[in-house]
Amino acid sequence: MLVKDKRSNCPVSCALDIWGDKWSLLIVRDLMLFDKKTYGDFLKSTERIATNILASRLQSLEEHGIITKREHPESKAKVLYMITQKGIELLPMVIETMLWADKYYPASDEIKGILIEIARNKEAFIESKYRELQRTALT
Amino acid sequence: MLVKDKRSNCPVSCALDIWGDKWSLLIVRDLMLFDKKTYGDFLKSTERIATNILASRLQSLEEHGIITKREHPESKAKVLYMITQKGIELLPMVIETMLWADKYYPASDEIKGILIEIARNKEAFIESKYRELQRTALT
DNA sequence: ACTTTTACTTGCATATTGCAAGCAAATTTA
DNA sequence: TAAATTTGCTTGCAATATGCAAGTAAAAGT
Repeated sequence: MLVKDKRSNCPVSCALDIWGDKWSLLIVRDLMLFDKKTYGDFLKSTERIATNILASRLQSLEEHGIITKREHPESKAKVLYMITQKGIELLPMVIETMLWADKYYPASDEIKGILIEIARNKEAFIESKYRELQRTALT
Repeated sequence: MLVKDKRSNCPVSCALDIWGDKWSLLIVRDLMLFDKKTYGDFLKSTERIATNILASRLQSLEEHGIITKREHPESKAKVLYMITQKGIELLPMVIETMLWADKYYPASDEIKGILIEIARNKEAFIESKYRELQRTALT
Protein backbone atom coordinates (compact mmCIF):
# COMPACT_ATOMS: atom_id res chain seq x y z
CA MET A 1 0.00 0.00 0.00
CA LEU A 2 3.01 2.29 -0.23
CA VAL A 3 2.87 4.73 -3.12
CA LYS A 4 6.55 5.33 -3.74
CA ASP A 5 6.01 8.32 -5.96
CA LYS A 6 3.23 10.00 -7.87
CA ARG A 7 2.29 8.33 -11.10
CA SER A 8 1.81 11.70 -12.77
CA ASN A 9 1.15 15.36 -12.06
CA CYS A 10 -2.53 14.99 -12.80
CA PRO A 11 -4.54 16.01 -9.72
CA VAL A 12 -6.95 13.11 -10.19
CA SER A 13 -4.03 10.69 -10.26
CA CYS A 14 -2.37 12.37 -7.24
CA ALA A 15 -5.61 12.13 -5.30
CA LEU A 16 -6.02 8.45 -6.17
CA ASP A 17 -2.43 7.79 -5.11
CA ILE A 18 -3.57 8.86 -1.64
CA TRP A 19 -7.14 7.65 -1.25
CA GLY A 20 -7.73 5.49 -4.32
CA ASP A 21 -8.67 2.31 -2.54
CA LYS A 22 -11.75 0.71 -1.04
CA TRP A 23 -11.18 1.86 2.55
CA SER A 24 -9.42 5.19 3.04
CA LEU A 25 -12.41 7.38 2.22
CA LEU A 26 -14.62 5.36 4.56
CA ILE A 27 -12.35 6.39 7.43
CA VAL A 28 -12.56 10.00 6.25
CA ARG A 29 -16.34 9.66 6.04
CA ASP A 30 -16.49 8.25 9.58
CA LEU A 31 -14.42 11.15 10.89
CA MET A 32 -16.37 13.80 8.99
CA LEU A 33 -19.95 12.62 9.21
CA PHE A 34 -20.28 10.01 11.94
CA ASP A 35 -18.21 11.49 14.69
CA LYS A 36 -15.96 8.44 14.97
CA LYS A 37 -12.64 9.09 16.61
CA THR A 38 -10.96 5.88 17.80
CA TYR A 39 -9.60 2.70 16.31
CA GLY A 40 -12.48 0.78 17.82
CA ASP A 41 -15.00 3.23 16.35
CA PHE A 42 -13.67 2.62 12.84
CA LEU A 43 -13.62 -1.15 13.33
CA LYS A 44 -17.31 -1.03 14.23
CA SER A 45 -18.38 0.53 10.91
CA THR A 46 -20.85 -1.51 8.89
CA GLU A 47 -18.36 -2.28 6.12
CA ARG A 48 -16.29 -4.35 8.56
CA ILE A 49 -12.74 -3.35 7.76
CA ALA A 50 -10.09 -5.88 8.78
CA THR A 51 -7.98 -4.73 11.70
CA ASN A 52 -4.66 -4.91 9.87
CA ILE A 53 -6.06 -2.99 6.90
CA LEU A 54 -7.42 -0.35 9.25
CA ALA A 55 -4.01 0.04 10.86
CA SER A 56 -2.31 0.39 7.48
CA ARG A 57 -4.87 2.89 6.18
CA LEU A 58 -4.65 5.02 9.34
CA GLN A 59 -0.88 5.11 8.95
CA SER A 60 -1.13 6.02 5.28
CA LEU A 61 -3.69 8.76 5.91
CA GLU A 62 -1.48 10.14 8.65
CA GLU A 63 1.59 10.08 6.41
CA HIS A 64 -0.36 11.99 3.78
CA GLY A 65 -1.50 14.59 6.28
CA ILE A 66 -5.21 13.76 6.13
CA ILE A 67 -5.48 12.73 9.78
CA THR A 68 -3.47 13.12 13.02
CA LYS A 69 -3.24 11.19 16.26
CA ARG A 70 -3.78 12.79 19.64
CA GLU A 71 -3.97 11.70 23.26
CA HIS A 72 -7.45 10.64 24.16
CA PRO A 73 -8.75 12.87 26.97
CA GLU A 74 -10.56 10.01 28.72
CA SER A 75 -8.03 7.21 28.60
CA LYS A 76 -4.42 6.45 27.79
CA ALA A 77 -5.51 3.12 26.30
CA LYS A 78 -7.38 4.99 23.58
CA VAL A 79 -6.02 7.02 20.68
CA LEU A 80 -7.90 9.99 19.32
CA TYR A 81 -7.82 10.26 15.55
CA MET A 82 -8.57 13.67 14.13
CA ILE A 83 -9.10 14.98 10.65
CA THR A 84 -6.72 17.71 9.50
CA GLN A 85 -7.48 20.83 7.48
CA LYS A 86 -6.32 18.96 4.36
CA GLY A 87 -8.74 16.19 5.27
CA ILE A 88 -11.61 18.58 5.97
CA GLU A 89 -11.14 19.97 2.48
CA LEU A 90 -12.15 16.57 1.08
CA LEU A 91 -15.70 17.37 2.21
CA PRO A 92 -17.02 18.76 -1.10
CA MET A 93 -15.64 15.73 -2.95
CA VAL A 94 -17.23 13.35 -0.43
CA ILE A 95 -20.56 15.16 -0.70
CA GLU A 96 -20.53 14.94 -4.50
CA THR A 97 -19.73 11.25 -4.19
CA MET A 98 -22.71 10.76 -1.89
CA LEU A 99 -25.02 12.67 -4.22
CA TRP A 100 -23.87 10.61 -7.18
CA ALA A 101 -24.27 7.25 -5.48
CA ASP A 102 -27.58 8.23 -3.92
CA LYS A 103 -29.01 8.62 -7.40
CA TYR A 104 -28.28 5.00 -8.30
CA TYR A 105 -28.12 3.03 -5.05
CA PRO A 106 -30.57 3.07 -2.16
CA ALA A 107 -29.08 4.73 0.92
CA SER A 108 -29.53 3.55 4.47
CA ASP A 109 -31.92 5.49 6.67
CA GLU A 110 -29.04 6.89 8.71
CA ILE A 111 -27.64 8.53 5.59
CA LYS A 112 -30.97 9.57 4.08
CA GLY A 113 -31.22 12.22 6.76
CA ILE A 114 -27.90 13.71 5.78
CA LEU A 115 -28.80 13.53 2.09
CA ILE A 116 -32.05 15.41 2.70
CA GLU A 117 -30.12 18.15 4.46
CA ILE A 118 -27.68 18.31 1.56
CA ALA A 119 -30.49 18.37 -0.99
CA ARG A 120 -32.09 21.28 0.86
CA ASN A 121 -29.01 23.46 0.46
CA LYS A 122 -25.74 21.88 -0.54
CA GLU A 123 -23.54 24.92 -0.15
CA ALA A 124 -24.98 25.70 3.26
CA PHE A 125 -24.50 22.14 4.42
CA ILE A 126 -20.88 22.08 3.29
CA GLU A 127 -20.17 25.48 4.84
CA SER A 128 -21.74 24.52 8.16
CA LYS A 129 -20.11 21.10 8.35
CA TYR A 130 -16.79 22.60 7.31
CA ARG A 131 -16.87 25.08 10.17
CA GLU A 132 -18.01 22.44 12.62
CA LEU A 133 -15.06 20.22 11.68
CA GLN A 134 -12.64 23.09 11.97
CA ARG A 135 -13.98 23.93 15.40
CA THR A 136 -13.60 20.40 16.75
CA ALA A 137 -10.19 20.15 15.08
CA LEU A 138 -8.98 23.10 17.14
CA THR A 139 -10.07 21.90 20.56
CA MET B 1 -11.51 -7.00 -8.89
CA LEU B 2 -15.02 -8.41 -8.68
CA VAL B 3 -17.21 -6.77 -6.06
CA LYS B 4 -19.71 -9.54 -5.39
CA ASP B 5 -22.10 -7.38 -3.45
CA LYS B 6 -22.20 -3.97 -1.82
CA ARG B 7 -20.44 -3.75 1.50
CA SER B 8 -23.15 -1.49 2.88
CA ASN B 9 -25.89 0.92 1.85
CA CYS B 10 -23.69 3.93 2.47
CA PRO B 11 -23.37 5.91 -0.77
CA VAL B 12 -19.66 6.50 -0.17
CA SER B 13 -19.13 2.78 0.22
CA CYS B 14 -21.28 1.99 -2.85
CA ALA B 15 -19.31 4.47 -4.91
CA LEU B 16 -15.99 2.98 -3.76
CA ASP B 17 -17.26 -0.50 -4.60
CA ILE B 18 -17.41 0.74 -8.19
CA TRP B 19 -14.50 3.12 -8.65
CA GLY B 20 -12.48 2.75 -5.44
CA ASP B 21 -9.20 1.76 -7.01
CA LYS B 22 -6.18 3.43 -8.51
CA TRP B 23 -7.28 3.24 -12.16
CA SER B 24 -11.02 3.43 -12.82
CA LEU B 25 -11.37 7.18 -12.33
CA LEU B 26 -8.39 7.83 -14.59
CA ILE B 27 -10.32 6.21 -17.43
CA VAL B 28 -13.34 8.34 -16.54
CA ARG B 29 -11.07 11.41 -16.49
CA ASP B 30 -9.65 10.53 -19.91
CA LEU B 31 -13.14 10.16 -21.34
CA MET B 32 -14.47 13.34 -19.74
CA LEU B 33 -11.59 15.75 -20.05
CA PHE B 34 -9.07 14.46 -22.56
CA ASP B 35 -11.31 13.26 -25.33
CA LYS B 36 -9.86 9.75 -25.26
CA LYS B 37 -12.07 7.13 -26.80
CA THR B 38 -10.17 3.97 -27.66
CA TYR B 39 -8.24 1.25 -25.85
CA GLY B 40 -5.04 2.59 -27.36
CA ASP B 41 -5.88 6.12 -26.19
CA PHE B 42 -6.19 4.94 -22.58
CA LEU B 43 -2.99 2.92 -22.79
CA LYS B 44 -1.12 6.05 -23.86
CA SER B 45 -2.03 8.03 -20.71
CA THR B 46 0.92 9.23 -18.65
CA GLU B 47 0.13 6.93 -15.72
CA ARG B 48 0.92 3.90 -17.89
CA ILE B 49 -1.80 1.47 -17.02
CA ALA B 50 -0.99 -2.19 -17.72
CA THR B 51 -2.94 -3.62 -20.62
CA ASN B 52 -4.61 -6.40 -18.63
CA ILE B 53 -5.64 -3.97 -15.89
CA LEU B 54 -7.07 -1.62 -18.49
CA ALA B 55 -9.12 -4.46 -19.97
CA SER B 56 -10.46 -5.46 -16.55
CA ARG B 57 -11.31 -1.87 -15.57
CA LEU B 58 -13.09 -1.22 -18.87
CA GLN B 59 -15.14 -4.35 -18.31
CA SER B 60 -15.96 -3.38 -14.74
CA LEU B 61 -16.92 0.18 -15.71
CA GLU B 62 -19.14 -1.20 -18.45
CA GLU B 63 -20.78 -3.67 -16.06
CA HIS B 64 -21.49 -0.81 -13.69
CA GLY B 65 -23.00 1.30 -16.45
CA ILE B 66 -20.37 4.05 -16.40
CA ILE B 67 -19.21 3.44 -19.97
CA THR B 68 -20.47 1.69 -23.12
CA LYS B 69 -18.81 0.24 -26.19
CA ARG B 70 -19.77 1.28 -29.70
CA GLU B 71 -18.59 0.60 -33.23
CA HIS B 72 -15.82 2.94 -34.23
CA PRO B 73 -16.94 4.98 -37.25
CA GLU B 74 -13.50 4.87 -38.87
CA SER B 75 -12.48 1.27 -38.40
CA LYS B 76 -13.76 -2.10 -37.34
CA ALA B 77 -10.44 -2.81 -35.67
CA LYS B 78 -11.12 -0.03 -33.20
CA VAL B 79 -13.64 0.10 -30.38
CA LEU B 80 -15.24 3.35 -29.34
CA TYR B 81 -15.63 3.71 -25.60
CA MET B 82 -18.22 6.23 -24.51
CA ILE B 83 -19.19 7.62 -21.16
CA THR B 84 -22.82 7.10 -20.13
CA GLN B 85 -25.17 9.53 -18.39
CA LYS B 86 -24.31 7.83 -15.10
CA GLY B 87 -20.65 8.38 -15.89
CA ILE B 88 -21.16 11.99 -16.91
CA GLU B 89 -22.74 12.61 -13.53
CA LEU B 90 -19.39 11.83 -11.90
CA LEU B 91 -18.16 15.17 -13.27
CA PRO B 92 -18.80 17.27 -10.12
CA MET B 93 -17.01 14.68 -7.99
CA VAL B 94 -14.06 14.59 -10.37
CA ILE B 95 -13.88 18.38 -10.42
CA GLU B 96 -13.88 18.56 -6.60
CA THR B 97 -11.14 15.94 -6.57
CA MET B 98 -9.06 18.04 -8.96
CA LEU B 99 -9.58 21.19 -6.91
CA TRP B 100 -8.57 19.37 -3.73
CA ALA B 101 -5.42 17.85 -5.18
CA ASP B 102 -4.45 21.05 -6.96
CA LYS B 103 -4.20 22.75 -3.59
CA TYR B 104 -1.54 20.32 -2.37
CA TYR B 105 0.19 18.91 -5.44
CA PRO B 106 1.59 20.78 -8.44
CA ALA B 107 -0.47 20.12 -11.56
CA SER B 108 0.94 19.62 -15.03
CA ASP B 109 0.64 22.47 -17.50
CA GLU B 110 -1.97 20.59 -19.50
CA ILE B 111 -4.24 20.48 -16.46
CA LYS B 112 -3.46 23.99 -15.21
CA GLY B 113 -5.48 25.36 -18.11
CA ILE B 114 -8.52 23.39 -17.07
CA LEU B 115 -8.06 24.36 -13.43
CA ILE B 116 -7.92 28.04 -14.34
CA GLU B 117 -11.20 27.67 -16.21
CA ILE B 118 -12.74 25.90 -13.24
CA ALA B 119 -11.44 28.54 -10.83
CA ARG B 120 -12.99 31.26 -12.98
CA ASN B 121 -16.48 29.80 -12.62
CA LYS B 122 -16.89 26.28 -11.35
CA GLU B 123 -20.62 25.96 -11.90
CA ALA B 124 -20.38 27.31 -15.43
CA PHE B 125 -17.53 24.96 -16.26
CA ILE B 126 -19.43 21.93 -14.98
CA GLU B 127 -22.61 22.95 -16.75
CA SER B 128 -20.82 23.54 -20.04
CA LYS B 129 -18.76 20.35 -19.89
CA TYR B 130 -21.82 18.40 -18.81
CA ARG B 131 -23.78 19.52 -21.87
CA GLU B 132 -20.81 18.92 -24.15
CA LEU B 133 -20.50 15.35 -22.89
CA GLN B 134 -24.21 14.74 -23.31
CA ARG B 135 -24.05 16.05 -26.86
CA THR B 136 -21.19 13.77 -27.90
CA ALA B 137 -22.83 10.89 -26.07
CA LEU B 138 -25.88 11.21 -28.31
CA THR B 139 -24.11 11.24 -31.67
C1' DA C 1 0.99 -11.18 -49.76
C1' DC C 2 3.19 -8.96 -45.93
C1' DT C 3 3.54 -5.81 -42.21
C1' DT C 4 1.38 -3.07 -38.84
C1' DT C 5 -2.28 -1.68 -35.89
C1' DT C 6 -5.75 -2.66 -32.62
C1' DA C 7 -7.86 -4.73 -28.80
C1' DC C 8 -7.31 -7.64 -26.19
C1' DT C 9 -5.62 -12.57 -23.46
C1' DT C 10 -2.31 -15.48 -21.01
C1' DG C 11 1.37 -16.76 -17.83
C1' DC C 12 3.79 -15.77 -14.06
C1' DA C 13 6.17 -13.21 -10.28
C1' DT C 14 5.13 -9.89 -6.83
C1' DA C 15 2.18 -7.13 -3.90
C1' DT C 16 -2.03 -6.42 -1.45
C1' DT C 17 -6.06 -8.07 1.04
C1' DG C 18 -8.59 -10.49 4.36
C1' DC C 19 -9.17 -13.63 8.09
C1' DA C 20 -7.83 -15.38 12.53
C1' DA C 21 -5.02 -15.39 16.25
C1' DG C 22 -1.87 -13.13 19.37
C1' DC C 23 -0.11 -9.43 22.39
C1' DA C 24 1.14 -5.66 25.59
C1' DA C 25 -0.42 -1.66 27.98
C1' DA C 26 -4.24 0.45 30.20
C1' DT C 27 -8.54 0.04 32.48
C1' DT C 28 -12.32 -2.13 34.81
C1' DT C 29 -14.20 -5.68 37.80
C1' DA C 30 -14.30 -8.87 41.62
C1' DT D 1 -4.95 -6.32 44.51
C1' DA D 2 -5.43 -9.98 41.37
C1' DA D 3 -8.01 -11.37 37.43
C1' DA D 4 -10.69 -10.21 33.45
C1' DT D 5 -11.58 -7.01 29.84
C1' DT D 6 -10.75 -3.30 26.67
C1' DT D 7 -7.91 -1.04 23.39
C1' DG D 8 -4.85 -0.53 19.65
C1' DC D 9 -2.44 -2.67 17.37
C1' DT D 10 1.01 -6.87 15.05
C1' DT D 11 1.82 -11.41 12.95
C1' DG D 12 1.11 -15.46 10.01
C1' DC D 13 -0.85 -17.22 6.19
C1' DA D 14 -4.09 -18.18 2.38
C1' DA D 15 -6.56 -15.89 -1.30
C1' DT D 16 -6.83 -12.30 -4.48
C1' DA D 17 -5.19 -8.48 -7.31
C1' DT D 18 -1.52 -6.15 -9.71
C1' DG D 19 2.10 -5.53 -12.99
C1' DC D 20 5.15 -6.94 -16.56
C1' DA D 21 6.11 -9.34 -20.78
C1' DA D 22 4.80 -12.03 -24.38
C1' DG D 23 1.29 -13.80 -27.40
C1' DT D 24 -2.92 -13.69 -30.51
C1' DA D 25 -6.58 -12.87 -33.88
C1' DA D 26 -9.02 -9.71 -36.69
C1' DA D 27 -8.70 -5.68 -39.38
C1' DA D 28 -6.16 -2.21 -41.98
C1' DG D 29 -2.47 -0.36 -44.47
C1' DT D 30 1.44 -1.02 -48.00
